[in-house]
Amino acid sequence: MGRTKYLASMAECPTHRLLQRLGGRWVCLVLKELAAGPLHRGELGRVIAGATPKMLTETLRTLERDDLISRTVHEGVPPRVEYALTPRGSSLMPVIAAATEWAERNLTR
Amino acid sequence: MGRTKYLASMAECPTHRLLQRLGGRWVCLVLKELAAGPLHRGELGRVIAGATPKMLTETLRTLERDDLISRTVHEGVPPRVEYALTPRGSSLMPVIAAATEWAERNLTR
DNA sequence: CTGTATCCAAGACGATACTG
DNA sequence: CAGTATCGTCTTGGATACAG
Repeated sequence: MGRTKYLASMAECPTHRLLQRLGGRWVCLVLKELAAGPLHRGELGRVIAGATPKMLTETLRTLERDDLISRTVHEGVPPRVEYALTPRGSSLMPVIAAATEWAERNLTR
Repeated sequence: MGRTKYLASMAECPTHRLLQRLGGRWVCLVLKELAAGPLHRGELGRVIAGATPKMLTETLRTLERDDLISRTVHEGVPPRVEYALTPRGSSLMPVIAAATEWAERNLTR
């Protein structure tokens, strides 16, 4: 892997864009939960206690825009919305798993 | 991989701490440069154009604290400081490489 | 050359209340 | 149940000037 010769701006560094996204406060928690199976929003809110409605929505919307999760509305009373990993989202999980393994071995604190 | 049963706070999620760190504006750029071999600060500053002295120092100090890079002072005039990946830093590179590969394949924009 | 010190702007994140 | 709307705070990152 040769040395970069000139400015590698943020726009030219997909890696940074990805890591920046994944570094979001609730992102990896949401992805890990959905990796275990689809969940309704309420369930997500309970499992990921601490995330305010606003942050949860924000996180979910971003992940949806990035095509990492899908959002399915089930009409009725009460309304229900189901979130699930997309194929693309699933393909990202091994990367996160690698990060997790390294982190648990090397990040004492 | 079973579903988490209760609050997974930030403190309990090493993965998030790692991703948060790596998501820093200049972190992955610095690591990638050093992965190609040790560099003096001035060289780093040139290669990673755009990073102000303050940000460069901040990034390097953080990486040093995390034992991902080493800092070696060579006395003399002018003074020279060499930065290099530590073994721990090297061990992280495959994880970053995996992220890079995924990002380049899936992150169109 | 290798940093430090200020100051400042923008964004991330959170608390709280409210709507269909 | 599934969000939206406000508002405030804290953190990140950048511009600039200066020091050993």
